[in-house]
Amino acid sequence: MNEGRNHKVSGASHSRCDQCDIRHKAMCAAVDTADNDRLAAIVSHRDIPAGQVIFEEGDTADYVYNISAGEVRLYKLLPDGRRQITGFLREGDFLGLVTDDAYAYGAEAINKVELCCMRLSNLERLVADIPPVRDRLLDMSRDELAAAQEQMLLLGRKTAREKLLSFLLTRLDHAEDHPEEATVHLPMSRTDIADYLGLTIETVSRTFTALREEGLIELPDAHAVHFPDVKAVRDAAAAM
Amino acid sequence: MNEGRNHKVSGASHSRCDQCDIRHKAMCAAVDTADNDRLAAIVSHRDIPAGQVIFEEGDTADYVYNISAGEVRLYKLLPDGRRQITGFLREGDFLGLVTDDAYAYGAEAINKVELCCMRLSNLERLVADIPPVRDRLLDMSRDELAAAQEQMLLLGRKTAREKLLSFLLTRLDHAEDHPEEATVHLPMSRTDIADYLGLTIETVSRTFTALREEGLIELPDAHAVHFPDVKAVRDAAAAM
DNA sequence: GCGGCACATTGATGTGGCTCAACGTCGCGC
DNA sequence: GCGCGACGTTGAGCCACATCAATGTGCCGC
Repeated sequence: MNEGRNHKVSGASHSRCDQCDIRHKAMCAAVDTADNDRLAAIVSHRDIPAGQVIFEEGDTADYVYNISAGEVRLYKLLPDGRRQITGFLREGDFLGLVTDDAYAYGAEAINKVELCCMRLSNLERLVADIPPVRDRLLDMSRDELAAAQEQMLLLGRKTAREKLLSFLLTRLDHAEDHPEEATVHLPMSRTDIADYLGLTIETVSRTFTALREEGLIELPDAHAVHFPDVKAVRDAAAAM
Repeated sequence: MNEGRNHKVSGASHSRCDQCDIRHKAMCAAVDTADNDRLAAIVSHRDIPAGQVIFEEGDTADYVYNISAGEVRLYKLLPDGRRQITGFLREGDFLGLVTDDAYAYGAEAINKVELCCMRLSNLERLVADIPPVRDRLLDMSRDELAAAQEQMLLLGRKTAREKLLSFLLTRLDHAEDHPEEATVHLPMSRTDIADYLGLTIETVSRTFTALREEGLIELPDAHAVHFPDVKAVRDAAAAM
């Protein structure tokens, strides 16, 4: 794990934004070094233990966040408890889509998460004063929108096998340079994967087994997937 | 149909943006009246006949558009032809999500469409010079993202019946003030609806029939749905 | 008015993924 | 090291929706 340097707890201000490990990935990259102090003055930090709720859909949105470490699941619920995970976030990602002063989705920590927090009102002022931040946010939401559309295609039109392969390959792309073989780490549970792909845990499990029996993947443990031949997997997933 | 005033064909510049019917709904609302001439100088217009492709996914994105009349379907395709419609657009909506200089989806006219066109490079300059435009675009993409997440919930976790009811109610909300009863117009085909909801045309048709037999809706023709009792429909769809 | 075509509906049958249930497996507290 | 609970896998049967096929229905050109 890539250890961050900002471990101060909630309320701690004036952190060293200029030393932030994930600065270049986050919204903050758009803040000029000259404005760094200003940024540092309005951010605080929060540590969230694994499994804990960060906020729920519909909560009044006072704060927005950047993730400095760990992974987060975003989800929407139906009244009867059915859940759709709309995305997984990782370090550098922006957290806190707001419509009508409320969060548009719930968010939970998958593993131990460190957040960089900012009052929404402060962000709005920052955005107003530093135009590149707005550009950066616009770019990020453009990418997110493209990903959302891709996910709609997956949910509406792909088979279980295609869904799982697409998911694994997306994870692979996000991860490393891909040589002949590669391993991806899946911090989330089978239930999370199922709720992300619009399947049940049983189907996810069975599909993992089927892919293993085909020799496309290896499963050292429930949270790791090894690809002995990345190209073969991409070919198998060609119809995606 | 709300007749627009800008009927000039492609290439016509210096249109009267200040007289545009849908100005207040579109991105252009963020352009001050003082800058109207500047806006008018960079837009042109295009008429698209019903059914025609506006652009395809992956096309190099030179232009972006505002829809001044008509309705548009956005879609993504799998290599074998399976299609997912990711959204329907109407007058006032912004058209042309771009990633890596290419359109992120295909777009086709459902009925006769009038577009207000702008070179991407001109939009970028406009955005740079007129900050409120950026805000407006950010707001619009925030809303679109929230809608996309809602659609993921629908695609991944709702039944056919719930999908169709959600779809109809969303259409109703977009349309008018809703008194006791109401009618929504569906310009798109059953195939379009199916590809939007992740179903087949047969299932869409059967579900329409089932709702009609329950007395929740009436179907004067294939492109209109009447709700004799809006509240009853909302109650029936409560589990959404 | 009538043939032809696109689109929608309806029916019969098939099946992918869900449901229900049992059984592993791992990690943790005591 | 042992019991327990959370999580994952596997199996058997079922069902919501897909597929395949036939039959309306409305519209347009002639």
